[in-house]
Amino acid sequence: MASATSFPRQQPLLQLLQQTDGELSAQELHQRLRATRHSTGLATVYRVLKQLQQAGLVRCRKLPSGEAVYAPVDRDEHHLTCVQCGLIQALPLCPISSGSLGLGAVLLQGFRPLFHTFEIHGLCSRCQQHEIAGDE
Amino acid sequence: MASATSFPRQQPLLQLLQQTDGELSAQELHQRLRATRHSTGLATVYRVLKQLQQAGLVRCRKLPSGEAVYAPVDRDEHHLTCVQCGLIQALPLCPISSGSLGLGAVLLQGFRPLFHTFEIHGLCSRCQQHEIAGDE
DNA sequence: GCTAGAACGACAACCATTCTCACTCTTGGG
DNA sequence: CCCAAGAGTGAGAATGGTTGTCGTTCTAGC
Repeated sequence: MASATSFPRQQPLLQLLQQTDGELSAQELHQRLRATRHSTGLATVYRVLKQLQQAGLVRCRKLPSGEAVYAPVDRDEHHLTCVQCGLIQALPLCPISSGSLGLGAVLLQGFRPLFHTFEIHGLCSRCQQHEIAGDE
Repeated sequence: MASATSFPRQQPLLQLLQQTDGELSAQELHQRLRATRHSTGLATVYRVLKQLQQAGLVRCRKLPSGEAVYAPVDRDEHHLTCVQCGLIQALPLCPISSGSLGLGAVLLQGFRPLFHTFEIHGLCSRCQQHEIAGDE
């Protein structure tokens, strides 16, 4: 079966994610791996990322730009995103770890949760200024 | 300034979203508008969606497939998504409306929040079965 | 060694989204 | 009423991240 050794590409990629602050896109991972002795084709990077995600080791979210960024699942970080300029700020707050959410088995309907995303979209202070200056 | 009448395309599009259960992609909105007397170019659909989003009238999230889907902001629904087959189920639970989240001004750092997304990714019951059958 | 099957990489294909640019519509003067 | 300026629009091209294809390489079992 698909034991750990069957996918020798998983380890280097996972380590790279763990060693890196913040999130990395598949393209960035591909670039960085080229610089090491674990150089890997882009298609394989995507394949391995999907495996790691389904194994519950890596989480993923889509930026407004459309690219997906990845991080280890244990990295419980969420974000504020400006819908105008795309600015991203960390949101030191998690609805799950705060514990106050009644996430019973009933609500999960048989789902086995692997990771979650929580994002607040709005206008950053700079874009609010521009809005006022522009009109309104 | 950008008063309501300056953007005559906003109303039909917004109404269409409000009349529709669930979320619509830009492409779907474009298709459906063609069938009405408010036919609109695809580029304009995207332009208007961005306007409505920045005006705080419409929210948006990215599906794993990469396409963005839109809904009225007041539609406070969240989702379970299967990372394997892409199945989406409603998650009748919201970390914001549950109120238990300490979302103070400090955390928002000047952001004016417009909408939020909360998603749980995991394996649906069907894909868990397959996983067991396949190996492991 | 030899074969079957999985994994891999280079490259093509895909497709949602964004960009371009010529055209139209509205608005305010003259 | 006509004209000019600016904003809005749409068709189609361009973009770019992601996925598919397919021949090659690697691994496991014999």
